[in-house]
Amino acid sequence: MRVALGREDFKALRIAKASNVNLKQLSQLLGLSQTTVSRALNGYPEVNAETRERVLDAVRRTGYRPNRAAQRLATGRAGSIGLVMPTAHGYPSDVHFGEFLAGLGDEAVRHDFHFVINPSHPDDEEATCKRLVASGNIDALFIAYMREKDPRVALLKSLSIPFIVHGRSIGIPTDYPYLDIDNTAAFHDATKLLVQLGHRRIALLNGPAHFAFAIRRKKGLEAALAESGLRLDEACVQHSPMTDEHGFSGMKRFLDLPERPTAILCSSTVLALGAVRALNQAGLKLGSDVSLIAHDDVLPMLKPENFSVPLTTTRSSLRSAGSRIAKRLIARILNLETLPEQELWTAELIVRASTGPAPQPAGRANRRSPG
Amino acid sequence: MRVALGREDFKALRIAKASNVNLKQLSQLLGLSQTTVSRALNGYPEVNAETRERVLDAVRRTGYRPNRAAQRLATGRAGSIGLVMPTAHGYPSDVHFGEFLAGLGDEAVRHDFHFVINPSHPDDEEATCKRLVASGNIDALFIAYMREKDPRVALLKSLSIPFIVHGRSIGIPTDYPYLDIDNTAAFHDATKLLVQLGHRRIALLNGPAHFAFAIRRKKGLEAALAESGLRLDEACVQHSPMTDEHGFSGMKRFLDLPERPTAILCSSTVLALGAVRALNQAGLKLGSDVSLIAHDDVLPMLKPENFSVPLTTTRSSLRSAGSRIAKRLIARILNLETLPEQELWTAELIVRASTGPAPQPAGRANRRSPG
DNA sequence: CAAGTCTCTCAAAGCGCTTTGGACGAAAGA
DNA sequence: TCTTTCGTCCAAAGCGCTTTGAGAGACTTG
Repeated sequence: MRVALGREDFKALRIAKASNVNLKQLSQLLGLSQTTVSRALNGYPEVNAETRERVLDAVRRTGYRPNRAAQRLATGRAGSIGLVMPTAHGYPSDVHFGEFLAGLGDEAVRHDFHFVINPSHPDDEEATCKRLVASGNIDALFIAYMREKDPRVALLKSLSIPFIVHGRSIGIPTDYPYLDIDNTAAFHDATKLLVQLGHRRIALLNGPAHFAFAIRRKKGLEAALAESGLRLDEACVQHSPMTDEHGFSGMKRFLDLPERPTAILCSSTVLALGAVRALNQAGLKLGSDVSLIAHDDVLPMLKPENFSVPLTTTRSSLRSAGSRIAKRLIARILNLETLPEQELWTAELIVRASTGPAPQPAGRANRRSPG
Repeated sequence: MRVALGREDFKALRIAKASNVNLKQLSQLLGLSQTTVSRALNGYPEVNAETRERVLDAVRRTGYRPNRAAQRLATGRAGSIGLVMPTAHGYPSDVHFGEFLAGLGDEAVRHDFHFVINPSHPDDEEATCKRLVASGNIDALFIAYMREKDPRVALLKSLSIPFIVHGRSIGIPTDYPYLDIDNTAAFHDATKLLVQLGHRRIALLNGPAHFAFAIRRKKGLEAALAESGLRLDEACVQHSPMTDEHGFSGMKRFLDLPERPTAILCSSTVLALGAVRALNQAGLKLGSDVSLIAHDDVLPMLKPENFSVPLTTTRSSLRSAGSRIAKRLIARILNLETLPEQELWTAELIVRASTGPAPQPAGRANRRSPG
């Protein structure tokens, strides 16, 4: 029975508007059952198109918003995703984490999803994951900072909870859902550019050696060198947290080497910051005396184009990654269209002023040294 | 009727352990009503001490954890706190935000509280707050990045939702709950130290001018100068986002001034990063040619003691602030002991190597210039 | 000794939603 | 014409917790 809204109803409507309507009131207002209204809202097929329109219209007018707690209880879905945030003292990932989170949040808020943020010592992440899942109030988990043969992957599989990995482990089958950038290719291409510019001795300021991304980046560098018959000198490699200070000291060490590298690869613009500082201090000119390519996570606080000499970078937005991961995670939870399980993004190689031809060894202009 | 646990019960117990016990099962196991068990767990007085002990023991053995969604529904409390994260493109607060969030999360996870993180353009924060509150699934809100006469305070008051402000506005009554550090005092004391060291011309690399903290820091500087009969030259002040790049360019500008300042106050170690770079580039020695004091939020990625010349700082941990705010917010929601509504923390002035006596004007050693 | 007080416990009524298992006509097939 | 099948809709049973209102004993009190 369909009835036009009378004066009484409008009064109810106004009250409802003030004090948050619930499903019952809404259905009474419409002269429908809660079932039908609920179905209309959740896109079930067994409801008349016209009825659905009426419902949607009433929702707009009353400002009805389903109570998330009730939904969660009824569906058994927690409506929130877990986040393990590695934050030991001195742990350098905060900058990157904040940016990533912004992306996650952007997407999550659109679906009314919440976060359970669990800070944890990096060495304790496994236990934290377990605890988080056991708590029962997340229905998906996100993990990052993958290491070689990372035990968390197996753990999460065994816990049978939807999860997505940012990055990829190494040395275990990659049959889990991930989003990663092609670090190998990125650093391979960057190296190739440097080699094309005549650089023969290239150094690497990398992240901590136990992280998969760091391993891959080094591999990319080595592969590209090998293609030109060159080898990576281990003295030209530094693994360290990606802070300004490590960038500075690392670069300084490189410059003190008997055979000084002519080009540097940096795993982060934060590292590059320190590296450039060391370069300036040594009186070397970026882009001519020394070339540098950094990986750019697109941190708003540190733009490569704003460096005194704009930096050539391999770019991939951390924030977009966060947003994408949230989208996939939520789709997974809601059983919507199945998005691809595994994604490998390509970083863009953007050339700016920090790269240039290798300086010619004095007195031997334009000739390659023999042997 | 109190019954010892029989074989059947232990079987039930084992099953329960595997598949998450609920209150009903737990109460059956104990031969008590759900009411009593619930009360025992929530610390109500009308339950026998011995009974409570029995309940607690069973909880330990079964690993019972109340279903948060059900609790939320029954109590009407959302069990989560809202976070408006300002993240416009180029907005520089990420570093600080991440660190702060770690503190928040630390405390929140202890009480099973969730977050609703709502990224928002800084200029749109008011609307975002409104939307967040209206969504009905937060029961407290946290806001930061206070501006002069910030309209959000009045807004939140009118929305009658518990909230805490990180920082304090200026120009409106401070009768709302906040946690702030005494920025005026911090920069006053820092300035005083510099003046005692003989510095007469002091510059300020500050955060954006519309932020209350920036206004207060400038005020502190001016007050301390005034006490010694000195004035702040507006040419020696820069308001800008707190990025490395702005630190660099700002310092460069200062150094180009006809009357160059002998000391610099920095609102962030990130600014100091760029400032120090400019100093090095100009061939000036930090701590002797120029003194510098930075405010240190205790970011793990950027420690003042690790700078090539360790930085004198005014220190106050952002992370502790986050943790404290979460604690107060949660106490507020749960109506626990009433923690103080307003807190003003004092920043510590920690002297390291970046401060030293003012360089003597050439040819007039140890004498003050007349007039 | 009846009446009042405590102390401890319980049954049952929600909280606001989803979802199961029909019900009731109307259209379609036998 | 009588069954089937749809297409729409509904009543009611949860989801797992908190909380109200009361009851059964045990203990005081007048």
